[in-house]
Amino acid sequence: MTTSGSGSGHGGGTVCGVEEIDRRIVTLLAADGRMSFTDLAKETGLSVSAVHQRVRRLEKRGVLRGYAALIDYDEIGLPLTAFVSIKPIDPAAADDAPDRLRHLTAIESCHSVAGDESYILKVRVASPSALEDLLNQIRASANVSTRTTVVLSTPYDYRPPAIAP
Amino acid sequence: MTTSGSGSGHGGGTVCGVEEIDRRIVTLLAADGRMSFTDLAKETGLSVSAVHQRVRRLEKRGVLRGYAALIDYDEIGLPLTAFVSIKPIDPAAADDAPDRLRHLTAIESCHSVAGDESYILKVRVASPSALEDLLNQIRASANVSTRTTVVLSTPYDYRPPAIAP
DNA sequence: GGTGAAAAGTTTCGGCG
DNA sequence: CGCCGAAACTTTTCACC
Repeated sequence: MTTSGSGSGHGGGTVCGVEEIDRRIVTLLAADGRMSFTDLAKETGLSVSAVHQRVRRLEKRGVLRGYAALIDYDEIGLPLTAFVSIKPIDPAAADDAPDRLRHLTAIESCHSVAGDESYILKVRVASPSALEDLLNQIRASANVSTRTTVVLSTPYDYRPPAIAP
Repeated sequence: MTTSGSGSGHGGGTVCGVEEIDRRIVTLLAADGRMSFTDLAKETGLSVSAVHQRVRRLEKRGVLRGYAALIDYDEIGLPLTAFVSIKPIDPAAADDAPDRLRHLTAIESCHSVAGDESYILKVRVASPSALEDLLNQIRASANVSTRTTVVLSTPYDYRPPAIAP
């Protein structure tokens, strides 16, 4: 029983890559990556197994790319965050900078951007001198110049996308 | 039996805010936010209940701030990412910009930064015209000027911190 | 998509080092 | 004080409708 009575078969407006109810699952998990399948089922009006099946499919399709704990970097000895914009020294250089920098684990993210510079990196380090070391490694590894913007504080971060209606 | 034989009572080098084994738990969860307590126990050599106890303590202390699913924004209809640097129009303005912008759910993060501008925002929108709308809302809500850098592609993002040894 | 039972997971508890 | 091991409970998986 359970009075779910949703019944709707397969319909739903697939306004973008993902169907309505899938979008809801994705946004719920974005807000709480450990939400149980039971709660997900309650929120969506589907059965637990139906939700489970959808989550697996979303993971397989790459819509759900993984799960992460959000951590306080101060507490794990990496209290200094910075954005590092990079520009190739040789403008003709093949742009494999991301691959050449991947080994530097202090780099949390790498975005290719429009504008004066080629990439924006977000980095996490222990101290100003660790940042200096890192910048030298970045310049040496990718033959680039760097421009660094130090983060003073982070009012908010990793906010999930707005919940689907 | 299980040959664990750790035995060490309370020792361990607390090189920063968090103890050695706690750091390991945190970095493991940062890399896989849904890792089970059973697996965490295997990786750390602790029992399941000991790990559970530590995770709860880390959550309470705020070292583990939450959990999130990593999602493909293209697939949920938000394919356009940008960095928006903002600067107050009135340099004497009280800096409550983060609070004044919090209601804009397209803003994923807000960092206070050193340098020419005051804050760097990361935003996710559906289209260039949605970006235009958002920028107008940002300017109106916080009385700031904006400088926008559009993200073309993201070679990598949300990489976890290097695993503790 | 749904169901129900088996397998695996999590949480709590009393006792040990 | 923190860790262990086992019981009680919940979640997740699997075969079938």
